Amino acid sequence: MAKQPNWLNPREMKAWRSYIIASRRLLDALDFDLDQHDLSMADYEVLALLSDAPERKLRMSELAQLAMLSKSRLSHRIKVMEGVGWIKREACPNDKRGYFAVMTDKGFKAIAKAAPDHVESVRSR
Amino acid sequence: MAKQPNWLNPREMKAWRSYIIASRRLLDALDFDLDQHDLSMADYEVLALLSDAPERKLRMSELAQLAMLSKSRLSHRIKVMEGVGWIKREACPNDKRGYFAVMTDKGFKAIAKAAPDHVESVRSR
DNA sequence: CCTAAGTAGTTGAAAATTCAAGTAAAGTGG
DNA sequence: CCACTTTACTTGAATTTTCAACTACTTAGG
Repeated sequence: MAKQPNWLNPREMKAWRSYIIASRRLLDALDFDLDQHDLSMADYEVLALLSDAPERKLRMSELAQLAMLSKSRLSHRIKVMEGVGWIKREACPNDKRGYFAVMTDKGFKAIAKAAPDHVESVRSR
Repeated sequence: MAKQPNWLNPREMKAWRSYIIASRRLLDALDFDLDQHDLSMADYEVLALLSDAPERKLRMSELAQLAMLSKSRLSHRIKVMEGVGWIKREACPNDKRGYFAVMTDKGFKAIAKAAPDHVESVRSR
């Protein structure tokens, strides 16, 4: 057995691994529940944020920040959510560079359907 | 304002969001540290597991389970790690379907270099 | 004004991940 | 032995995510 670079000691190792495992389990479980409603965590988050926002719309950048997604990722994701009809883009009148992501009724219905289960999952785990 | 589907109440919401944010921050920070050594969390995990294993080798399935990766994902990942020279495959004599993933010296060096920083990060956060 | 620098958002290609088969070898019941 | 189901792993295509530009607009300084 060659020298181990200063490794975590067994106790630390165990603690660390349990944390990792527990949190992955949690996330996986939630993901699984959402899957039944054809939603990913990220998409759920986006919709949830929008449904709480005034007018159900948010600037892309703000949404990206709140949902902890990169601008690029949000942009791509919004494109597909737009395709599904959950979201619409709307130009921002003040800042011509900017856009709002606006949740449609269909989007609201989608999250409204998923929310109870998801909330239940969050509570129980 | 339309009816909200039974949402998390503000207190729960806050708790939940803090947890999400904190854990994402943690993972991101660790990822960032590993990035400096050109490793992802998953790859690190694989190498760490192997370096602890007898002979520094593990059956693919076992490794997948331990690292919490799907077989497919591990398979793909091992292919690139093999390309980089960190790992070699070795046929299993007992079970002709099976393979071992064996860590090479180069692989060991790679993780040995990254480990101190990573361990430090884990401890501190 | 005019220019330089920063901000908002998108894009396309590359890399990673999932998903649905597919292959080959074990194991199992009759 | 012989079908039949399972297990071990790989593969290729589809989807998702990252990465590095790139466009267009805004802001700040002179």
